[in-house]
Amino acid sequence: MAKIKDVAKHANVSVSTVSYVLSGKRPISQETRERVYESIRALGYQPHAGARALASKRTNVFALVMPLHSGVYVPVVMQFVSAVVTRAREVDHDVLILTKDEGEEGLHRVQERSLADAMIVMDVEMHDARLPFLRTLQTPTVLIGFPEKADGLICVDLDFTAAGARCLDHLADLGHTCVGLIGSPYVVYQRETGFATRVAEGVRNAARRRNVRLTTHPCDPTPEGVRQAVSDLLGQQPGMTGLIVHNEAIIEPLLAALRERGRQVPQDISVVAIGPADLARRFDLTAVELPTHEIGRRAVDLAMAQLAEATVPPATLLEPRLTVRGSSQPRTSTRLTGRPVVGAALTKTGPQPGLRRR
Amino acid sequence: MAKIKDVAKHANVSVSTVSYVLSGKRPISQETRERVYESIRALGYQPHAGARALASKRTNVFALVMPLHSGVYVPVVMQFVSAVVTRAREVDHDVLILTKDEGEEGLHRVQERSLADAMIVMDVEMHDARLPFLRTLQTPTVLIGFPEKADGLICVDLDFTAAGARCLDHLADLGHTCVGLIGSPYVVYQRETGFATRVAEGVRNAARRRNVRLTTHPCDPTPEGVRQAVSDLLGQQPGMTGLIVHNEAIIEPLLAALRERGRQVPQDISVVAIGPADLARRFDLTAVELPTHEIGRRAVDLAMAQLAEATVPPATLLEPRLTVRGSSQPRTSTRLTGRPVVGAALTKTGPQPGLRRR
DNA sequence: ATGAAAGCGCTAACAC
DNA sequence: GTGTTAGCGCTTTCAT
Repeated sequence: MAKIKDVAKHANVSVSTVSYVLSGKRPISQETRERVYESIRALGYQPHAGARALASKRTNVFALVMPLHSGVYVPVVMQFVSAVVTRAREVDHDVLILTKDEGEEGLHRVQERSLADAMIVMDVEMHDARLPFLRTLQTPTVLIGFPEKADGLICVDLDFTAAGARCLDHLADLGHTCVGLIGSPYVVYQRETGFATRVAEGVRNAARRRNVRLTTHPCDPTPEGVRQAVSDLLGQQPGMTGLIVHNEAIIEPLLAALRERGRQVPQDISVVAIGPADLARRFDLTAVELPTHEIGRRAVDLAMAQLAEATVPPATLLEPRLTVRGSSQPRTSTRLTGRPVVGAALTKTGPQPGLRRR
Repeated sequence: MAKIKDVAKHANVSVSTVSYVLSGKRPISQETRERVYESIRALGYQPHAGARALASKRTNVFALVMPLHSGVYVPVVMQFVSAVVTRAREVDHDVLILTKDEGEEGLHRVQERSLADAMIVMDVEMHDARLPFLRTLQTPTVLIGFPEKADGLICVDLDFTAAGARCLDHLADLGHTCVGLIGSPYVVYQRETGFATRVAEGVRNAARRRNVRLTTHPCDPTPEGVRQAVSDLLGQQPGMTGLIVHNEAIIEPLLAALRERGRQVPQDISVVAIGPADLARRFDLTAVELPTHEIGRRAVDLAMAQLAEATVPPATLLEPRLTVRGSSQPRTSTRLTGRPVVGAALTKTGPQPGLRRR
């Protein structure tokens, strides 16, 4: 394995020159720089990570805490991981993973052993037990998610409150006046995961503002849970013509359950989702998409900014973007019951050529 | 941050003594050892990872290459990750993640920068393009999966060939003589992912041996794909009474499709799955379970063994274990058609109290 | 059973 | 614009 000394010899310069060529921390003449790069390539040189960390106090590694417990929707977690790793590599960093259940100890170890330059913590809950500890960390930290009290912490997330409002506004704009919200499993609310609570809040406020009748239901990710939720919603509000779904795991069974109950989407009922883009696309759903890639990227950038001593905004709330697809349409004329209205509307709004599908 | 020098001072010993207490590489008197541990705790000392790596040539880090491309069933990937991380922590190692699409470059970087002591590579394909490169790696490496030619490589996986055979034997033992195999999406076979090919092979051989009529179908993870596969299978073999499913993503729609076609499980058709335990349990399926936890654990242990200079077996094939649940039963008396046989059989084999369900 | 001290391979003063 | 060299915090000879 080539060392910096070998490169220096090969390029006929000193080791510091090689080091400075690599770090760019002092001007090097075009000529020597090229010569050095040439030698680096020739020898396949890569700096020893440990030595570098020891000398520079930088590991070029991020620690990423990921949740593994049930209740989280795994594909989304993976999207975050993927986004963080990808961005990290773009800025020449690697990613060390910790599982959430290592708890504070994992974070502590990473800090004390200088295993990473910064931490990125996923799945932060409203009243996360780790918050006090996170505030005491010396290592720069970025939270993906938003606790109730975020003071002293750097957070990034989709603005779920705005997302909820955006969904309801979309339906209200289309003339819907009676809307249901199907949310996360009950346990998620109990854990007070930020996004679930916030979406509900955003939807509720918007409903009040827009004078829309609203009913809300948590929903377990099982066929029974879905049927239950649909029954409840339609039972309480037979005239409901709009539905907001914030639960990735139940999109498919939900659509099936509606079909079973004789409600066609979007003719009888308009559906708006909050979730990952691929799901929304697959089911042709109007949706506020969870920008996992953007969030992961921002998290890395916020970490880098802290490492660069820049002043970083404590809160980064990404504005929701709603993409209109085939699952929502203006409210049709019927009023009192759910009897399907067929005909023109159906023809007009069925799957059309040119619609994006996965 | 406390350093080894601080600990030494605090315990009134030399730094080398502290180091040896930690590594156990030379005998230390009970007394001083306790004193040193006391100081370590008092100061919250943790050795600096970089310094340690530099001096000892050990990072206490594993690199884990994970796939992110479509076609892999994400929850299973996560189970592997979880298993590897958990086991790694048990032997005081951390895990650095690389994505598969970093390719050889990522592995090369990890090796040259001395970022990790060993690599664990998931999702290895039959004719994986990385194989030649993997063979040249100096860093100890363990593959999760099994390429066609595994010489010079350390691999661990479920014995998928045996698993396929085990499933068919189970059905044959129950008297089924006409069986279908629903496998992975077509693209997976094209990629020649090891497990897909091997299961098919194992099932095919066993069918020949047991004199069972067999038809095989790849299956895309879409409702249409499933319906297509079921139609094909039942169409080609109307008397089919057994089904082997090796495709996590389609279990649910498959069961639904069978129901739609009027085939009850297990009365009309016995279903055996190969897949993660939680899925099998959720649908009460007789199954050969994918021992993700065990595989991840073994991968780590194989890596550790290599680091300890032990001679390790090049191939570790985990024996399939079949768990019988409610989805399979002896073939009933009917012969020619799929007309359901109800009555005694139904009562006897429907969900019973005491059946494990998720 | 314990200490002293020579590196490990790099970065970043400090020189010029 | 480039070179020299003192550390960074450990591990591990070599001594005793």
